[in-house]
Amino acid sequence: MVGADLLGKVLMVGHGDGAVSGRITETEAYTSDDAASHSFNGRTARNAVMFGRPGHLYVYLSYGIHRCANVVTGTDGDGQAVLIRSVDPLSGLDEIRRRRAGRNDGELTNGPGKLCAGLGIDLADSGIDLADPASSVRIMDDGTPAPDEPIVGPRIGITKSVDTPWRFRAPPRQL
DNA sequence: AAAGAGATGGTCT
DNA sequence: GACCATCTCTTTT
Repeated sequence: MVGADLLGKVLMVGHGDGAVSGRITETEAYTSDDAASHSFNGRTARNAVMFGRPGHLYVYLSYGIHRCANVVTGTDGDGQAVLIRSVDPLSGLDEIRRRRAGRNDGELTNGPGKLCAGLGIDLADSGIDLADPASSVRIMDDGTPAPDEPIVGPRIGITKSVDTPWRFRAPPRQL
């Protein structure tokens, strides 16, 4: 599985009236033989869920401030994950705006730290099963297909394996 | 419009 | 004690 498969899927947080969601528009893949990956140096307490079962959520603290959300993709014991880099708000817009007070609508969830803040994904959510309808965070397929030709490019914000083009973005959405 | 720097804390050496 | 899979604000063209 590669990151491009997640494009177009719906990331949903919470249940009922308080639920918020967004459509995934940009991802990055990380594997265990990739020097830029958290899993590169083997399993540790922090990255343990990356080595767990696929379809689970891996959340880590970035730069001491932000949270970043990943979908574990490798088989059990393999240490692969896909970082969700950007999302288009889909439902619960009022709540998202409230959490991201002072920002333009276009800047609500267009970054890995921003989308976690806007949707309310926290470190405590790490390890949950994204496919379980009872989970507080889950990924759903509403029938929207992944783009035929995702934009592929280099990953962002890393210092190692910079040349590996494992960033995937949905083409600009037409209105 | 673009470029630079500070914030801030867990994790690993 | 250094290193970050980032964001925002401030300063400079």
